[in-house]
Amino acid sequence: MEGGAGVGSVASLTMDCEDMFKEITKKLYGEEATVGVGVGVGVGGVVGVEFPAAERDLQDDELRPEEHITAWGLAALMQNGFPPPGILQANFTPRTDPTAEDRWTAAEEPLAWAHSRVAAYNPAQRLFKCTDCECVGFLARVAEHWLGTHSQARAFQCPLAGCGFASGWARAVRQHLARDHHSDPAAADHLLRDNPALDDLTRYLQRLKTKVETARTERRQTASTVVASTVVGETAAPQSESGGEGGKRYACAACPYATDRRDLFTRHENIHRDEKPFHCYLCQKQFNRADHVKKHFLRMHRDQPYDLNRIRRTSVKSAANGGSAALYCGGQAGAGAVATASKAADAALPTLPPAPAAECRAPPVKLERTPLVKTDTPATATHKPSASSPVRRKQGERRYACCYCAWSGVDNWCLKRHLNTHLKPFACALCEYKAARAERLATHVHKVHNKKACAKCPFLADDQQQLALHLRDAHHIESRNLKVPTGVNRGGFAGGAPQPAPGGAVAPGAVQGAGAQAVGAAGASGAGGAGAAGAASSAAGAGTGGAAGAGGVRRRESRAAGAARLFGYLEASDGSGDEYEPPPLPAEFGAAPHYARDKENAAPPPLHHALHHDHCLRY
DNA sequence: CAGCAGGGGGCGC
DNA sequence: CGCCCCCTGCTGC
Repeated sequence: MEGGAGVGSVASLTMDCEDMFKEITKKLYGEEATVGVGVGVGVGGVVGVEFPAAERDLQDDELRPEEHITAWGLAALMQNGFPPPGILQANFTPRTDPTAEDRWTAAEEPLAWAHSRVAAYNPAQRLFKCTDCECVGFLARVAEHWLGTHSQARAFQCPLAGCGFASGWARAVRQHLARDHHSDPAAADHLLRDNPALDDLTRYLQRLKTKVETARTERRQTASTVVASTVVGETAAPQSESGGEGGKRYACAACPYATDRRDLFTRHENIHRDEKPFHCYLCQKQFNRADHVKKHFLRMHRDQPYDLNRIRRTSVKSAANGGSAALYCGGQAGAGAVATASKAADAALPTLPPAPAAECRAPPVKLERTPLVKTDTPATATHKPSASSPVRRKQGERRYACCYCAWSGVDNWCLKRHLNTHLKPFACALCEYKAARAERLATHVHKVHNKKACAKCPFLADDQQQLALHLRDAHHIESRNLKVPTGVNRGGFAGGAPQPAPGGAVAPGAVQGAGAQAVGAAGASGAGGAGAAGAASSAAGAGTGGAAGAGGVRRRESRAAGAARLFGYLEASDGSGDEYEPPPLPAEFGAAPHYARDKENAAPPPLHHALHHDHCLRY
């Protein structure tokens, strides 16, 4: 297929990719970071690295997909400038913990085949620092960085037989696959990901991390009688109680994510994998979560029956694209043996769980699931068409309709966002400006008033640095974990002075996220009274009142309240009747304190008590 | 401004 | 595990 010309072009493109990534590395990590790149590049791209056999067989690590700049990103970087070297992550500010040992510790023994200690670990910052160029980042990133930049190994090889292409960067091989073989890079992701060198490197760093964290924990335990024995899932990256994010049981080794729930952790890990086990069986778009397939399906193919049993990717690939599927599954099977062999090591090693074998799972034969008719929103549920009808969507049927205008959207979130265009809940605290979207208000505040507002409190900073300092000091939020505040103002507050909420008209949209919980904690059960949404929202509101103390319950109830309100709202706005009186128009909100959030979608969080105007809460 | 996708979390089975 | 909701970012108009 490829022929000699294809192979011949491989050599030239090999260097193209190498040069490209060297240039990227140079720009991103500094000149010194390129030392070693290309050195030892074997003729024909042979990887001349040997790994300990015992570790070579361990395939249990999963790595964060390469997040280094792509070739196309390089062009953008060339045009737009490069971040300062030494930082692997954009907008990255190392987290510091004055109460912890903020120092870098390297392994006692170098990684045998690399003849290097690769990186040092800082338990206070939970970051690794490359020993060769002092770049800082998370484990997976530093591992990939070191392997691609400082290692003499070209660890990633083209999986296609007869092709000698190899690179220190997995992405280069992917690019090579696409360019030279016109192959789907994703089909070989597992081969690139299950890389012995990278696995070994990752485990080496993971061991260092575990060792340092353990020592640190022990020191703390010695100093304190508080025992921080953490039960860590056998496949989760172990995090000491002190080292985890907020003491979560499961902490991702590739990013700051941490959770107490194993299922969430497992699901989270999938985002660090390249494969997407699910797909839409109509348009073949791939997803890493089944519920995302469903959401996509209900948005894009509402007139078709949704069948959960058909979203497994292989089920279609094997039938419609035998070659690709063969490569995909074949490789998976090959790796599967190794993965199986490494099962025993999973419990002992602080590693991520093996990739799910869903890709090769045989598709279910029977399609027992009734075609989803729930695609209709509550608004349309009353005239739900027959499930047997292939096209259930009536002409002119509205799903999420606005009561102020003829607009209708595909989901309730679109409706909520659209309603902001009527309500303009984001008001400037310093002038009369109001906006439907937070980022517009942020722009306004920044450009007109030259201020940046804290997303957590009424504080208005003069600049980003002051804001960052405020966030760190007042909210203990390091900028690393902080999405760059859009500078939205805490409407109703100026210069940090809270304004009382004008009677009745309270901050619009104050039920989401932590805000909702705060409301519940404050015992603000008055979230009901949603006009015509009446009964439903009253019930929800009543529930809120008894939710004190349980954040999850509060959130659920506030959400239920919102759903109830939404239900009533939509039902009335479906065009089927006029029984629902739309909430008052924004004039009422003019004098209300407004709370802006980071994005236009988000309803402002509550800063105060009562939430009487129910439609304001959400819409 | 709206559509869409990706990710986190709650909850029920 | 599936479903749902919430939230956010990206993108096109």
